Amino acid sequence: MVSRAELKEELTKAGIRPSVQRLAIFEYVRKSCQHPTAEVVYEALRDELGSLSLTTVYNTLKLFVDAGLIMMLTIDDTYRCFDGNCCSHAHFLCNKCGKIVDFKIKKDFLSMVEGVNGYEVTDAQLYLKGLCPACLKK
Amino acid sequence: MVSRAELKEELTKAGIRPSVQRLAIFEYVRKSCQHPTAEVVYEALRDELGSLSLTTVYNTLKLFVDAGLIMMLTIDDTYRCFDGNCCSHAHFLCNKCGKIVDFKIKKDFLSMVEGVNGYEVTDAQLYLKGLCPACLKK
DNA sequence: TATATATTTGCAATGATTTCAGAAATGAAA
DNA sequence: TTTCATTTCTGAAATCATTGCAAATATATA
Repeated sequence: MVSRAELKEELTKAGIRPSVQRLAIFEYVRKSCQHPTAEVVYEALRDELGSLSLTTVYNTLKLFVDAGLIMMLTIDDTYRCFDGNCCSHAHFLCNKCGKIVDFKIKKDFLSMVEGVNGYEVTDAQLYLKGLCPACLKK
Repeated sequence: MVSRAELKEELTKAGIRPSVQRLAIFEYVRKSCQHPTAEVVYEALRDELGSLSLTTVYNTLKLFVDAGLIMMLTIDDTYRCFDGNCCSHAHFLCNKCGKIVDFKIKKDFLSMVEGVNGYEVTDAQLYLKGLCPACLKK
């Protein structure tokens, strides 16, 4: 598990001043396995922080995404969610329970795409949808 | 090129009555290589059809997506666009010019995802972002 | 401490998408 | 063809995640 101090340093290294709100939001997204939305982050931290603005959450998350510290997912049509794990991996959304699951993905999966030579790919997202094992049983 | 009659039959087979508006929208999305938004479809067809409501475009596109006749893309954060090609393929979004390009993708690309056994994958989207060759030159 | 700069806040505005209720078109039966 | 029921279309209003903005607060530097 990563310590607060390490997270703090990571922000500083990225040129982002580690304010109380930023550090809390960063920690939450990094440690969550739930791919939270801005709203979820807000609800989770407003009490802990005493006061927190939803605007701050949006701004801060955008700041982190631009700095490459976290990822923004658009796998769900209706809202955006965030992922603290920046290593390239696939996302699976269960159409029934709505849970998002991570999967490791082989490094050379871009070799599966034909004709992408000549293009500079800086970001790749593989979104899978369907039913998870738990929902399949029902 | 697919004829209007064939498109009409495809709608009927899917249990969708081929009204004038539906057929026009279906034809437009199927024949377009531009991955249009609902707004673009609306602007393109309103004159041709004499009258057309943006609501109809939204409803109809949703109808087609639910029937599996077209695909909805969320590669761009700010709006949704539609793709008449339902064969599995990758999408590349140029961060500079905003153009979306299609790429063929090998059938067994799911083999690149580790641990997805036990999950029923009904839909897969591979979104790539970066710079296209034309924008790289500048 | 004073001053400047960076950050947070809350509310209002934005804009794509959806809802809804009525109008128009369509199809079937008489 | 006319009537009636059903489906489809329409336009305005509502929704809701996200953003803009200006004031308030916190932090760093002198």
